[in-house]
Amino acid sequence: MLQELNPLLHSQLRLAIMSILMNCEEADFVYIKKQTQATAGNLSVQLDKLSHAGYIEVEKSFVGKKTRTACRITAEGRKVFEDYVEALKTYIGQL
Amino acid sequence: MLQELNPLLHSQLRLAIMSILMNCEEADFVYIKKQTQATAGNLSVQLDKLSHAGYIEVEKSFVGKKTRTACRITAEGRKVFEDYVEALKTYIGQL
DNA sequence: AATATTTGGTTTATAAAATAAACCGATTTA
DNA sequence: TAAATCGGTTTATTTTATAAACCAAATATT
Repeated sequence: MLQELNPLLHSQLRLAIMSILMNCEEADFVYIKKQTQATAGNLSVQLDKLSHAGYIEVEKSFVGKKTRTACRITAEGRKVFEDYVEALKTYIGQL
Repeated sequence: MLQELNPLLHSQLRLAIMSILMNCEEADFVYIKKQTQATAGNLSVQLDKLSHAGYIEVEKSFVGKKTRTACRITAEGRKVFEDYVEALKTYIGQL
């Protein structure tokens, strides 16, 4: 009946990150920070969790002299996000 | 863009409780426990939180010699649940 | 040129939340 | 009569989320 909600996705900030990455090729730290209004520390921690889980890929590079942290969702990330949405439907039904 | 997710609802167990109560007149402790697979302690704590927030009403009574804890969702509970669902849609698109 | 300030983060400490374990009184059951 | 079960609550522990402190490099200010 009620399905499990992947606890790694069931967090406002991580869900926001995943939601953003579901809808674009890639997004960098600064952009995600602005969109989510998260503090840098919190964002850094949550990006780590998602990347260690294999749900996103994080790529650090330089643009001119500045560092840039780009994030992309992985195939597995896409799948677990979709699974999460399906699971959620068991809670919020046909509303 | 991304809306806040009411933190009192954004918890698997509390969401499950609310989901159950959205779909029936009332449900008692034992029934909710069975449906959610929660431990009694955890359920007790989460029911308290929801009732202190005014999202549910909890009524203790006796059936024969046994206690019975019945729960019902309140009008406010219904509203915040619906708001929560709307907010969720900003993360997961249209359900 | 030296000094602030900002940028783009990470690491660590703290607050809050979820969960489990221990407990309790009443009721059955053996 | 003792032991187990029912229907919970309270308290302790673990986990999680969040913020605060920090850092190196770059840029702006005096």
